[in-house]
Amino acid sequence: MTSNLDEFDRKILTELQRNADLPLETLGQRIGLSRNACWRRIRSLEAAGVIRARVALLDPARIGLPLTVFMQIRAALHDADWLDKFARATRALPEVQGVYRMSGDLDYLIRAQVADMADYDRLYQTLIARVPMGDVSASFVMEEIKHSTELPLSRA
Amino acid sequence: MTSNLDEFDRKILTELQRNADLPLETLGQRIGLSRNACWRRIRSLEAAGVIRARVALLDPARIGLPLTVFMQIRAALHDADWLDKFARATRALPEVQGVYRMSGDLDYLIRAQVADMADYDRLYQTLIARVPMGDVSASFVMEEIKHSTELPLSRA
DNA sequence: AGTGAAACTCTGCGCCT
DNA sequence: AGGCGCAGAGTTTCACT
Repeated sequence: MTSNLDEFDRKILTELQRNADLPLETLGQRIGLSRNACWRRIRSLEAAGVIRARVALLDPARIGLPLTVFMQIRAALHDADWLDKFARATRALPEVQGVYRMSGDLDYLIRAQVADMADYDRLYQTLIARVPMGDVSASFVMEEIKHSTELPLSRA
Repeated sequence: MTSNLDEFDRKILTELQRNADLPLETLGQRIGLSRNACWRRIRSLEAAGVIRARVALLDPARIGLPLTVFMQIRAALHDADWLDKFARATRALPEVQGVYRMSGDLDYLIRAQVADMADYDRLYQTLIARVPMGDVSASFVMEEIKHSTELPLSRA
């Protein structure tokens, strides 16, 4: 499912991951291609699904969600129905940024953005009310050393 | 540090988090404001740092990085100098998406996007070569149930 | 504060190399 | 394939409410 990207595609994607508002003219000059060539490449990268979306990234602290929490969850039951329920429940919770099924087949990891401890507790209560949980433990982020949506495009 | 956002700001941010390419005209109609009012609000939200950036989100699998790995790290030493070294090293590694200092003051969590196990091992080797690590354990993501950059704006 | 219109920039697509 | 250019869309500024 890996698309074949050449040097130009990689340069375009590198720039667009940093700033999606870059005018085609500027982008073209920066990577050594005409606006038009850039435009056509971007179109096909979007069509191929390499570029999934262009979005605005917000500062969690400035919208009242300064606390990042990771929850480690052990499934109550190990069947497809439980996973489906769990997936639906977490997808429906907007403060949940990521949900991952980890190696081991029984452990799940959730990353969520909340206002404070009380807000975390609300999230926790909501979650356990909707899906039976085997075991839940939470770790709170004291300091965000790095956080990026930029992916490297050296090889590909 | 929380900005005061009204109903309109919240609607604008909700839309822009989903699609930053939305024309001002459409955005205005959708939330019940003129293009111009929207534009000025967006400008001040950017100036206030609420909107941090507008970026293109890529599909990791399509650029050859289908494997997500979480690394749990215990610091070798517990001092400011070690943390500084660790922060610099991880920030310089482009496959590292997030680095978090967790409650407990000795544990760090890294999220990285790699090509495969061999690629992970390269990352691991690079990291331990640059910073002395107390203990490192890795968990691999088998299934990404949810992954979003969208933050909720109900209260704020 | 928000609105409307005008000026300007950028993009999207055709055509040519 | 890449580059040029125009028509239309989108953005920014201005004057007014």
